[in-house]
Parts: sequence; structure tokens; C-alpha cells
Amino acid sequence: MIRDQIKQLINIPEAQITRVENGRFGDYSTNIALKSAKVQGGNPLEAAEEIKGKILSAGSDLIEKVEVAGPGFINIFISPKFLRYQVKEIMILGEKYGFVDSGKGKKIQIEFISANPTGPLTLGNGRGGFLGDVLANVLARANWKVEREYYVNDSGEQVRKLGKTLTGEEIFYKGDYIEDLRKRIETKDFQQAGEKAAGIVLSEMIKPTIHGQMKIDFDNWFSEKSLYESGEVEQAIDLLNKKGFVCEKENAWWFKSSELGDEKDRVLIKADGQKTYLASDIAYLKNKFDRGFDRLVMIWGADHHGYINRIKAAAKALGYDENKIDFIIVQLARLIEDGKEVKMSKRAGVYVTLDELIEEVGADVARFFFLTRSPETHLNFDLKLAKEQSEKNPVYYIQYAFARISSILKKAVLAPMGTEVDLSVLNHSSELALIKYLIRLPEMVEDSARDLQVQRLTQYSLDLVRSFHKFYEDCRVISEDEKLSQARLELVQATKTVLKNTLDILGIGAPEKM
RNA sequence: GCCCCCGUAGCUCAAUGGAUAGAGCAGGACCCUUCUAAGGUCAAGAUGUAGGUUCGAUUCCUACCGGGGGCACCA
Repeated sequence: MIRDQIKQLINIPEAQITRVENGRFGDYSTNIALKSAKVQGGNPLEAAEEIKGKILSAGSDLIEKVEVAGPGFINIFISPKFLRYQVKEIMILGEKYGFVDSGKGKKIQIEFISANPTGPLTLGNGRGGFLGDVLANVLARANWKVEREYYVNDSGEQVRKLGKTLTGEEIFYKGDYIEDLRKRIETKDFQQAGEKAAGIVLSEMIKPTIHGQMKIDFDNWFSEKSLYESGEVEQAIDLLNKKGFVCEKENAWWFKSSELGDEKDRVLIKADGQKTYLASDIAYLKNKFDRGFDRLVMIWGADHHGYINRIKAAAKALGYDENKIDFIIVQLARLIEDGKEVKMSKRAGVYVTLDELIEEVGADVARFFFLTRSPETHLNFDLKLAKEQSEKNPVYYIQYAFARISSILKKAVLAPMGTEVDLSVLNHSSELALIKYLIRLPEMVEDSARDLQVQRLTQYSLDLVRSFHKFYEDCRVISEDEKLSQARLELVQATKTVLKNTLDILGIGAPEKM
């Protein structure tokens, strides 16, 4: 990676090399002189000049020039020669271009969606769902061994409520699917009815939406019920008890989580003998750690944020490192209709399902829509507007570039295999600018795997494609000039590779024709 | 009352403490006898308010004003 190569030239481990957006200040920049002057005293400009000298004396062909600017920035310009060489590199690596090794083969699990099997998936599930899927793709490219897991809450109160809704004892859920389930389930036992219905909802509603519409493949569907059947819930409570974190109060059994950073203690076993959701969740947490993951990612809706301290407390109580857990809280989506907010409620039957959304705008647009937004922002969702705007969506802008590329390559007569194409004729500013975007992919993967911010990748895909469109406008690829044509075709081919790899990470289709 | 998140252009969103705050949509002016005009070029347009830390703040801290969510022997 280029950042690492520059870092080696500077030879200061703590130096941060950042990519510069504005070409005037070079391609990469470091503020190490400003930082070190702050710590050690002295003039940052002098320190910067010293480092500049160090870089230049290394004589690397990576460097075009180095400038000291402003209060003490060191700006580094990459040489065209090096950029052209990167095109070759992309051609050689192909679909492997953009893989990095920051994960070092360690095991990570991402648990996401995990919606209760009591009804269809809705908007909010889309947000966490696409995020989790893309995160998994990114981490896999950063050499993490990734598992995608869906936790199925097929036990507990919500299943009983579903059962009661079906037997007519009490109405908790509404919607056409409830009528449908009622016809198919004969039993008057609400427990049985609930379990049977949950199974149907999972296999006939949730899974088809996830596989068929969202294009997500989970490695595991983990059943909450199985934790009860295997005795793991009991064992987890026993273990907590042995460690002294359980006490009895008012006929219920409590987890003394307040001793471990939670605001208050939490019930594990209710006075009526029922175990709470937290009890099985602690067993689930233990199960995850025991499976040997080096890192756990949990993607939850904002309504679960208060749960973080409980799970951290449980991790501590059981003797696990709570810092191995990354909680990602995605804010809820608000449904807007005719300019006004409509409160979504599964119980009242007011919601937009993911199936509806994807049918209206398509899977690619739906994905991109959610992925461009950082998880912590509150998003407004207007289905009507989404429908209108899907015609003019950024996804089409991106896919159009891919189609253009494919069209050029189809038309071109490529030099025979093994012919050495001379890229030194690539000198146009649009050509070099495009290469600068191509070589960012490995950085994007490394950064996103580190901070789990995947909206960066959608932004990148737009920047990359904009740069290509500009190149297309400025530089005719297939022309009389045979040498130039071949060089540009190579650049177009490299662009296709990088764009395809980027779209693969995002899970968005790359059409040859539009 | 306490805790978490958000407030950026008319609208929807970006921006590891950096330099001139970026896009798309909507609106304005241009560019097709040329590899896909679902494209390109130009102009216009924004950090809720008040302080603080810093060489430097959309970003960190404090207060305030708006909006969302959470504070169960629910999940």
C-alpha cells in the first residue's frame, strides 16, 4: 500500500499519512512535523524541511516532488511513472486487487438483523442488514475470517404473543399475514401455535426476503430455543451465580450488573419462573465467545442501545474481554408520507416492508440508499420520493459507467496476449487523476475494516466513477493512434476491475449493458 | 428527571482535529455528424445558538434551542 511505502520513507512509526482530496496540496500529506513540534517544541517548519530532505534523499521513484506548506504540512506528489506502474499491478491482481492483510486471518463474527420471527422484515431491518452484509464483505477482504449470523428469537414472550394473536386470546400483531397464518394453524394451544407460526414466518417470509430480495447469505441461523434445549441458559446462570453475580430479591433472580457498570440490576428469572430474554442472551454471548471469535460485532437498532451495558457487564462477569465486542447502533428510520411522519408499528400493522421497498426501487437502489448513510444519522424515508428518485439514482450513475466501460472493451481490438503495452503515453491529467482513484481501493478496504464505517465505500464508488466519466469525456479511447489506444484500453480494463471489485463489496450489480 | 443519537445548500446525504466543507436531486446557462447524453462543462447555494480547548474545530468540551430513541419481573 502506498501509504505504507511513504511511511517507510519518512521512517517515523507514528506518522499519519493522509490522502489529500485537493490536488493542489499533493496526493498524500502528513502533519507529523506539526505534531512533533507540539510535543518536543521547536519550529514545525524546520522539522518539516528536515523530513522533506529525508524523503528526497531516499530517491524513491514513487515521489514526484515534496513540498512544505502552510504551518508545517508535508505534501507529497506521486510520480506519473509510479501511477502507470499501478495500472499494471491492477491488471495482474485482477479480482484480488483491493485485498489487504490487516485482519491477519483472525476470526470475527457479525450478528445482524436478528429480527423476531413474528412478521415481515421492515425498513429498519434493511439498514442494519445491508450494513452487516457489506461490513462482512469488507472484513473478508481485509483477511478476517468472517461469519454472518442471524439470531432467531424463537422462544420467549414474543412467540407466545404471536400464538395468542392467532388463537384469538389477545391481539398483539396485525397484518394480512396474520390472517394467513390463522388459516393454517389449527391448534388452540397458544404456545404451540406461536412456535409453529414463528417457524413459518422465518422460513416463508424472513429467509426469502433475505436471500431472494436482499441478496444476503448468512452462515448461521442461531436458534434461541436451542440454548434452552442444550441447557446452556441454565449453565450460564449457574456460572454467573458461582462468580457471585446473582442474587434473589422478591422471588426473582437478578444479575448484579450494577456492580459491573450497568445502571441497575437486571432480572434473569422472573417470579413466575420464566427466564428473561437477558438470560438467554447471556448464554448466547458465552456461546459466541466459546466458539473462539477474536472479535464480535453486534448491529442493533437504537431502541436496544440501553442493552449495551448489560451485555458488557455479562462479558465481564463471565471473564471475557468486553473490548472484543463492537456494538454498532443504527438509528431508526422514520416513515414520511405526504410530508408528515407516520409512526411505524408492527403491532398496529403500520410499516413499509423490505419486500415492498425492493419491489418498488430494486435491490441495488435500496442497498445504496441505506449504505450511503452513516448508521448514526436519523433517516427520513418517503417511499413515494424513493420511487421518484430511483429513476435518477446515483446507482445508475455508477452502473452506467460500468456499462460504458464494457461497451468500449467490446468494441476494441485488444493487443494480443503477452504484448507489452507501453503506458508511458498516459499523460493526460484526466488519465492520471483516474489512476489516483483506482489505487485508493486498498486504502478504502483497510480503513473501513478498521473503523467499520462503510459509507466511505459508496462515496468512493461515486468519486471513482465521476473520474472515469471525466476521462471518457476528455480522452477518446479507441483512435487512429494505435499505441495510445492500447495504453488507454489497459487503463479502461483496470478501471473495470477496480469498479467491479468495489461493486462486489457493496453487493451491487455491475451490468455490461444498460 | 437521567442516558444515547442527530441538527451541514430549497430537499436527501458526505467530510481519521487540517488547507478552498464535498456529492446527488430540484432550479439557471451551455456541450451530441465522434467509443452508451442514464454523460460532461460553467454559475448559484450550507456547518442550529453562545462560549471554551487548539497553530487549526462540521469534528473535541460546556451550556442552550430544536428533533428522534431508551430508561419493565417486555423483547
